[in-house]
Amino acid sequence: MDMATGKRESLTAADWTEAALTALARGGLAAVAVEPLAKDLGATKGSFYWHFADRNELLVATLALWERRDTDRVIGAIGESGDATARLRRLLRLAFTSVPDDGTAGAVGTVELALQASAAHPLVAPALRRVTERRLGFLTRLYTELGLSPARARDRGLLAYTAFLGHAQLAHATPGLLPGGRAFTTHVDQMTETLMRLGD
Amino acid sequence: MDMATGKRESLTAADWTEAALTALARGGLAAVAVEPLAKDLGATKGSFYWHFADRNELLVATLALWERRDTDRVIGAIGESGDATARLRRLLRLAFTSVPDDGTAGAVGTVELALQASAAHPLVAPALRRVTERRLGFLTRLYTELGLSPARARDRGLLAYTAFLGHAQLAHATPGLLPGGRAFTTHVDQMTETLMRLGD
DNA sequence: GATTGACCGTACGGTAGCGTATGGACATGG
DNA sequence: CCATGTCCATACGCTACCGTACGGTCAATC
Repeated sequence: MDMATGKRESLTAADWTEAALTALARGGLAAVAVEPLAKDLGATKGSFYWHFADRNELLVATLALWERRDTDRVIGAIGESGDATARLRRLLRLAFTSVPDDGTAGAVGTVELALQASAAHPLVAPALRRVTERRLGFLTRLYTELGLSPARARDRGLLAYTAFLGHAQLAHATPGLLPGGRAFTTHVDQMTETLMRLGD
Repeated sequence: MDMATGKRESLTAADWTEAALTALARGGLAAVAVEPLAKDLGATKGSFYWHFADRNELLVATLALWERRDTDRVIGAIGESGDATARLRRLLRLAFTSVPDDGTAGAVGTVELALQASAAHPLVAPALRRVTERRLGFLTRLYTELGLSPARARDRGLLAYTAFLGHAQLAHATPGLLPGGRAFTTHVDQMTETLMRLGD
């Protein structure tokens, strides 16, 4: 209700949750703090406690938003076109490539890395587990379609996901150790092909 | 000076640092807090601020202790016996196997995982980088001894270290998703052999 | 046996964050 | 025009932690 000025409408719970997810990705669980978020949003705690009972309720909503986003992203990014080989290769390349956060904050894996230190938190643990399980299931299914037995498919999925996690951690915690530019692409290619190879 | 009772001697800076490293592994950077540590040690802040100027000084000492321990562990665990193939296989198997922290707190990778969320911290970043670089260098050297070119050796080292990090993260954040017992050994074996294979 | 220095406890002020209480602005419908 | 519900700011108390001030203890030493 003020189109002239750049001022703001009423805040919604979704606004708070969105800001919380951003903060979570950036600074971990501790960064999901009411008062700092209020400052970010140009409001005060008074607003927050109107929309949420307490901080825990915000955490729940934030983790739920993350799960939802994550699911949409995974199923949407790959689609159904192509055979299992093509889809798997596309998935791996995309996952490895979109890991480095070059400012644009759209990087994949940021949240799980930020949550790593709080993996034992009663609200975090189940969310983390569900997301991991879902991704792992997705990978396993692809390997199954490639003709592997359930057990071996699960194992290959595990290996692929392990590589993804490690790659993300390396990229985030010690950028500069990963090769850059052309060499980065080569490295991603090699990892991808190694993970695609079904030998043995 | 009291051998009868279980009471304590004077605390040393090393005692504080030791306790801080334990807390760091368990709860991340935020857990390295003076007052809680004092409680753990059965002392008060009065003691702490005698041995240290401030919390940062403790952080520096703790990270340094971690680096030193880590170096000793890596070079000590593998030794020089056997050819490069044997040493590399031993290293990988040991790293993957000693990841799950079955209570005994001796698990590998706990600290870097706990530091993950604080990877941008001005004191943490350089320490993390040095440790990673050193481990990576060690792996790269082994691959070089196996006959790979420097560039390819570095790439293989990167892949191996990536797998280690991801494996550690998976084991720590979502235990129960990794196979257990016999299947765990199989999985470790497979990862190891995949990383050993030099083909292409 | 007085003195000194290492070591530590207690008490204090300061900050950051959580949660509560309360009142006010503002729109909307009667 | 007033009444009600929505949305929010302000002000407060509480806890956890950092860092400082200061006093006390105890062993070694002269």
